[in-house]
Amino acid sequence: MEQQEQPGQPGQPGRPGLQGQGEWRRSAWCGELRASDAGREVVLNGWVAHRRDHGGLIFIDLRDRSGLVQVVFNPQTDPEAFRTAETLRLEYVVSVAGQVRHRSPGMENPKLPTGEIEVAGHTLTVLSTSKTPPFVLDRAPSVDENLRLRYRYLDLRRPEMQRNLVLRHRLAQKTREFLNARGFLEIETPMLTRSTPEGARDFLVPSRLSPGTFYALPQSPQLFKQLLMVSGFERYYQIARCFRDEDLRADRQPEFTQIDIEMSFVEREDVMQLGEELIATLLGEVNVRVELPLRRITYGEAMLRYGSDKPDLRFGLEIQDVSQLFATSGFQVFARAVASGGVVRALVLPGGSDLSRRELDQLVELAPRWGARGLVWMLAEAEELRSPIAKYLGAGEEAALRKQLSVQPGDLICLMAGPEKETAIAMGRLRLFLAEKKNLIPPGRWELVWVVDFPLLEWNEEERRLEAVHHPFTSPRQEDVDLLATEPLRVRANAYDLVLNGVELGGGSIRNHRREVQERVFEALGISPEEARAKFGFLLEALEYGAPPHGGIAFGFDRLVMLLAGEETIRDVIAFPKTQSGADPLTGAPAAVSAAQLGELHIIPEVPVA
RNA sequence: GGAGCCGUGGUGUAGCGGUUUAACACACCUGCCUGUCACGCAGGAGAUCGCGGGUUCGAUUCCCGUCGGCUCCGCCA
Repeated sequence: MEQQEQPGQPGQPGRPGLQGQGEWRRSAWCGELRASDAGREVVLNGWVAHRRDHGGLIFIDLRDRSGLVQVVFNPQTDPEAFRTAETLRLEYVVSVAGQVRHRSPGMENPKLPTGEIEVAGHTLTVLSTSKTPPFVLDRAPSVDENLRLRYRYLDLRRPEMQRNLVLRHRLAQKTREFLNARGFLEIETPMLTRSTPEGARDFLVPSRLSPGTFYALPQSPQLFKQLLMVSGFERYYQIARCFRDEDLRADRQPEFTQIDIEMSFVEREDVMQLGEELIATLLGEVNVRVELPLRRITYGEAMLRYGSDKPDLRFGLEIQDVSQLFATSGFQVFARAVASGGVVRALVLPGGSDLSRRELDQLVELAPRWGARGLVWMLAEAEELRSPIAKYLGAGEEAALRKQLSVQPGDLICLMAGPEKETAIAMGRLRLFLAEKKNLIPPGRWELVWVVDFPLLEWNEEERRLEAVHHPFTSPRQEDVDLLATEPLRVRANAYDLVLNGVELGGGSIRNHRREVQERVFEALGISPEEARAKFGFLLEALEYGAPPHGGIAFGFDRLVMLLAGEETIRDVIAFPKTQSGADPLTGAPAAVSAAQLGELHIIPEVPVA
């Protein structure tokens, strides 16, 4: 790979390139030729993207990873090359030797960066032919995604996909550059590790050497990076592959990548500062400028005002609490909700009275799907509030509501009542729904926010126990430690999430580096010392051998690339992603294996195998 | 585990409140064309309408099931 030119380094002298027939080695990149290259003799390598055969003149758009350039073949000047050009088809791989020249006036193509010039092809070598592609590469975005994945190597030839993966590469390199400059060490951790309880479902790998036992693929390098802190590496990072066997979504794949960071002798502020500087640097790669420090919002405030722990701050539509106002209301549904410890929440859609009756009914219909008990709407007119529940409200109540919510005539008010958390979440979903429906999200906005002061623990109704909101190694805030035994749900975590445009980009925490605090957390979680030892014994033990205070953060790399690439699914920024059912149409994974293979692994199949 | 949407030549779609030669565009093949750039013109080939079952004289069309894809809920420490 010695003397070939690299994209991004125009002007490098390539090999001479034209010495004798059969010389096909590249001396220039298609997409980088400009008017200033006119007169140059070049050798191009690439794929036939388009061909326009005029009978007496053939145009080829030649594509390599740098872009497109037009090549012309003229039978008068280069009869042999012309005859070969007649045989070209889409996606043939060719080498062209020719001369760069200005196009005649009026013949320039302003749509192409290379549109001022073209290459007069003198010598043409077909390096590889191609079957007719199963889809037209130009139109791939509208092609069935299953087909794109089955022929992913063709899909990836498209400039959009190349651009995405180039961006991904640049962001990864920028991340390394940023962290290297700050004294971080890139250290790999095992992919074959031990299954630990809590968290997502593990992918398991059977052990051949120890019948009946299994490795697990890591859900994250969490425990290892903490051990590396105990080891004294002080600053670690890894662009780490993680595995979680849960159902897929547009932004969730069973294997994904995170930027994983851990630091010793730091407090919350240190990690947050580093984290936001990193993200600001990466956003800078796509020319998005971010003002630091980033704003912060507490978990409680986020849930109240936005109904989400990952609030989208690109638009307003804030939720307001009107519980007090309805505590003594004539509308019994709301009054009872408040009396039983619940809340009433309101959201004002300015000018929302233009919604049709049908659209209002749709809101009411959707509310239960968002987890609400119901939804009440009110249309603000000049004098009164028009609403199905208007007759239950006193005039004073109406006035108070209008005043507290600063309602203007023509506004729509939406109300929900019920237990605090589910009402908040339902209002949050309503908020997003209305924002999308009314196009309230301005394009080109980048709203980053830290969410802090998460509760350390939450109640899992299904399992009838407390569980960690982040993970069991997150430390409680110092001032809340004593609440662990008495009011565990009020304990705030030393944790922080970074949210971009309503997408959770990453999160982290300061860990428990003292065994006794860790044990108190386990106690609150209802994990006995024996159980803790059995499951996390190696970490607890490590904490007894001089563990420094430490903490870290991890960012979802795929999601970050997706947002910066302007894509709507992380599949478009992953070279070989899986479908929603976890399959790879290209390789056919997952697939059956032979009985012999299973036998070696001491596995008895429940279903017949090949 | 659940809900919704989709499945018609290679690709993207149309069609059908039951009987048609299943239409259009792109791609493909042949011919013509020296300035196109999603080239153009003329002609051609190409579809058991995802699969299975049901209703019917007759199903691509209606019904049920199933498979696959996508979106979402649950799930994702």
